Amino acid sequence: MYTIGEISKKFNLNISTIRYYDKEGLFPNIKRKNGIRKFDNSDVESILVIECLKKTGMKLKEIKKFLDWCTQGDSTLNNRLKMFIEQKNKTLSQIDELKKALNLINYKCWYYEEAVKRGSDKDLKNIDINNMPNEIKSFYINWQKNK
Amino acid sequence: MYTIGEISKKFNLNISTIRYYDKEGLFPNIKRKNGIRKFDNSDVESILVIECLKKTGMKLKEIKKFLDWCTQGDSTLNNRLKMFIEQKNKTLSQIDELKKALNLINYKCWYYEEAVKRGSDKDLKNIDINNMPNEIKSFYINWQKNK
DNA sequence: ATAAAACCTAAACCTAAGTTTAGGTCAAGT
DNA sequence: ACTTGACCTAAACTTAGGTTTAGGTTTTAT
Repeated sequence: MYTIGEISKKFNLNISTIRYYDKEGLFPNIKRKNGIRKFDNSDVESILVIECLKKTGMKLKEIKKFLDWCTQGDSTLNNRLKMFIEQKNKTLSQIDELKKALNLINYKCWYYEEAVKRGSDKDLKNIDINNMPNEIKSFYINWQKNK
Repeated sequence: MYTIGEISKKFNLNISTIRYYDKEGLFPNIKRKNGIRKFDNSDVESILVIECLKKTGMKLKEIKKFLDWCTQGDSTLNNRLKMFIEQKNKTLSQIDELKKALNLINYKCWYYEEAVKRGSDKDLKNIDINNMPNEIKSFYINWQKNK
């Protein structure tokens, strides 16, 4: 059993954030002693799940829905499975989007490294694509199509 | 030269969002004719960059800083390079975090598929880890360490 | 027994990134 | 010339996810 201060340190979360999560219903079965919260293993498990799902862009309301389903027993197993399959797909496409964004960023890194070397990017704007490294070149050709 | 309505369709952005970006200074050199915005190729380029960097979690203020540097000429080349190198690292760690989150999600998918098959997750809570698929098993062992 | 540290609530406040509303102006087709 | 659709601004409103503040308990250490 942990106090809110211990949890705060353990997971490096602001105390007010933990209280806010509680207010939003993210610890459906948390215990109290004289009004003071006592976090047990299942509450710690909730925090780990919250932290993880938040990273994938899941809203606190959705996460609460899952945690509530967990306390409601076997009748909600299908809902829970469906939720995780959806979140898996969302996360896969996020990774994909980030990789695409990374291509632009890598291009810009190459561009500004060259520009800094030359002291200017004037000549770089009309550079022959055959003077670009291969990955940069193929990104550049694709990028031009958006316009 | 495009109107705001054309840009809105082309990039599937709400018109108010584009006006908001303009208000925030994200089209530093946009032209107007009788008060009406005319988007040229460089404004289109800005939109592509904005969309891309936003996905990596960059704030509009940071993006504006970059766009402003672009209009200020060669003296800001170093700043721009530094910004993209930082953003590259941030994006790489975001991808990493998402992959970690995906491990939990894959575990949960496995867990609830099993549970749905069995009609209950009671027995699953004490399952022998040797009955888990290998990837699931290695995630599970690691996950237990957080507690 | 008492002071300090850690806990509590309710409510106000904050920020980013928009969206909505109200009241107007401009441009294109008939 | 006139109507309609597309454009304009300023300002209020919205949402999520907190953070801060003010005023009050509880626990812990001396």
